[in-house]
Amino acid sequence: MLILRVALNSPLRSLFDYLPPDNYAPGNFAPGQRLQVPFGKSSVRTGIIISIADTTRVPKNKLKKALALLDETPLFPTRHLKLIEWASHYYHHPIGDVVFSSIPSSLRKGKAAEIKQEVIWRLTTHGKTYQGKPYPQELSRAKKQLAIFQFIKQHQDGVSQTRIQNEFENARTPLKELSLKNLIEKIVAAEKPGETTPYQNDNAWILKPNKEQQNAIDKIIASSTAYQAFLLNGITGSGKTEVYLQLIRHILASGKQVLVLIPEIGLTPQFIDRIKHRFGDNFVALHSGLSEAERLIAWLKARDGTVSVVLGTRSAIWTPMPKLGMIIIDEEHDLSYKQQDGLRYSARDLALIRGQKENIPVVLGSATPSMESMKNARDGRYDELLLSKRVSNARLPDIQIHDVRNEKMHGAISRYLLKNIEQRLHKKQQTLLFLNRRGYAPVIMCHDCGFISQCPRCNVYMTFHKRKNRLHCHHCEHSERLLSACPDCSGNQLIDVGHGTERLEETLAELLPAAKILRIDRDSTRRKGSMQKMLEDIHAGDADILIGTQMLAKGHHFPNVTLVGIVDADRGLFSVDYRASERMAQILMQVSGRAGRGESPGTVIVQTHYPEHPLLNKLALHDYDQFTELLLEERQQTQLPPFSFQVLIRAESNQQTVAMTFLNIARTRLQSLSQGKLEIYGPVSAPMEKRAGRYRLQLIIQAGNRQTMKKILTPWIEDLDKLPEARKVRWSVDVDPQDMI
DNA sequence: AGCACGCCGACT
DNA sequence: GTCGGCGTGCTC
Repeated sequence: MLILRVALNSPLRSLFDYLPPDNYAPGNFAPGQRLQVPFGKSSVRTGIIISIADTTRVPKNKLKKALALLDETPLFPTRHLKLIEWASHYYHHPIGDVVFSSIPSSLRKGKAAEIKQEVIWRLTTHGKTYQGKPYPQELSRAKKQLAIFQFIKQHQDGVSQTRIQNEFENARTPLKELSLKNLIEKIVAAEKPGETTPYQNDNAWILKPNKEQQNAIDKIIASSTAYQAFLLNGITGSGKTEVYLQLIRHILASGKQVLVLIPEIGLTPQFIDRIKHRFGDNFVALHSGLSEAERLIAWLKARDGTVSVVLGTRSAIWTPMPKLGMIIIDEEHDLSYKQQDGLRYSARDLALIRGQKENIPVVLGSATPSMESMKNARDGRYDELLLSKRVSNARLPDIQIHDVRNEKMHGAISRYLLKNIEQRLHKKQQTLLFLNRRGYAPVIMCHDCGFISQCPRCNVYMTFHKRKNRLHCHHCEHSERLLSACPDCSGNQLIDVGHGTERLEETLAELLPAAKILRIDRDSTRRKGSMQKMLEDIHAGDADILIGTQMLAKGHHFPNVTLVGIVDADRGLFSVDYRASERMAQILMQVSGRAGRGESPGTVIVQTHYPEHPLLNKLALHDYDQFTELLLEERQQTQLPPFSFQVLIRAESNQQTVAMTFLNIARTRLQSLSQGKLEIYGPVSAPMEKRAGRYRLQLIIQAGNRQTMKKILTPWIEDLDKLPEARKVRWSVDVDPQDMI
């Protein structure tokens, strides 16, 4: 008996067994093909064959017959399906959801996996000779038809439907009408799928690499026939892109494909144009701006090997590529590689797994690598390649750690920083102010001595809940009353750390009424194109002070900015999120590498209550490696990632007790399963306690060993799925969470 | 997730 | 008398 084991486009964890549809030989089926199947009460769904078996545990009367086979050949090779299965297991996410979210949505809906042939319209013989009076009579009252008819008439060989639709809005109906009147007809252009544009071995566009770049290129190329991870650790401006381009050229010359991942913000039209210029038709970009049809075409071209270079953001990691020879991940530390809903995967981590499975090199590039990657390099799992010289020889800016203790503050701005801003105003230079808004509940700090209340049980800072006037630990259940005086120095200036960008903008507008202030954050750039407009304003000099969140740090160069202010370094150093200091450092390094011209590199002023903080001082010396050493030591002592592994279970409900009940049951079950091998924290409310009217709670699970954790969690999560309490909440699993929000 | 079944409230 | 509220259970 031939049984097809099928994953469905649904959040169900199990596979479903079907009998093959009529009129097929057993040899017609293979994993990776899509099927149409009846499911539940009369509904028809798209499924995908995961495996083929000859027995089933499903009783005969329940076993149904699939309706139709949608793909003659599988959507992707078994090797690619293995990556999908791996992700499903690793992230504890239903296989159907993984496989269907990894393919273009038109394929999800069951559409054919082929490049739609272009429809060309031309005049019929009748159309060509047609002379109505008044011309053309039948169309005298149909303005649009007439216009389209005349447009087509101008092109002897016919025009593509795409072109017509670009020219005229809603061209479909008029075209149909004209065709019914036998004035025009469509012909289907014979496209040649599977034809590869030969790679042009053109050296002209390659710059001559310097010694370090050449060394990196040579090393990577030397082991380009097997899996090896490389960490290309190069300061801003050291020419990582040029290294990538040379590597791509090399891999392409050996007839293979390259997958390049870049962060969301980096995939701007300008960047795509630059790559396009170098690789022409041999390249596709996968990004959110594509239409469904375009996305499918790009996906198919990559899958069929008709293009050699695929450039994309996070989701491009799922593109099947038959001749993949290398994966490059630019700015590997970037958070946009982690999906924050549904299947919470990390494209960077998947790239490494994919590299292992395909036995090809993976290149991770960054000026400020993540602690995970730095540890991997230190442990010898990655080969670290340094680029320490700036191509342009530009000087790095001066980073000043400014002590704001006891200084008079104008809101979040110290007198010293304000004075510096005023100086730039006079010189008609721009100032960039950074405010790290991450972390929603503020921390309480003593303005006199810098004391911050810490949880006695965990190594985290407690958050202040204004309503209850209490400090809460978000790691365990500990909470305490906020006293009116500092427990350390008895000072009574307890302040909540944290100003929003909006409040900062308000303060500055009052202090410097003549200055043109531009605020760039998620709120002010929500409208489409407004970011672009703001960037243009900045470059045109239509702004004196730029206030921004990390959005501004990525990928933009501001030559007229000569002063950067890190308004709130303490927020980065003492956040509820232990990763905040890593992020603050990354932003600091990025901006200091980007602001300023060659001649006047500029100044970075870092405001802090902790001027002696060792992490800050390493950064002031532009020493990210030393910073890493210190931070990794800290993480090791506290047994936080990357020295341990975390999984987060989140639950949301509009009744807090419902979410709490679910997580409590979950915890109890896990405790009996784990027998002390896992550490379980919670349930506690998430840092952002309430979102969209729903209470959010979470359970943090930590272990020193990934294998142990996975072994215990897999049956546990399957169990949770069956709990009646689970149906009453929205819950999700986040493996290797990147933030606790 | 869908979808249907099923048992209690305000209405053509 | 019925339309419809969303609780619960199942889907090969």
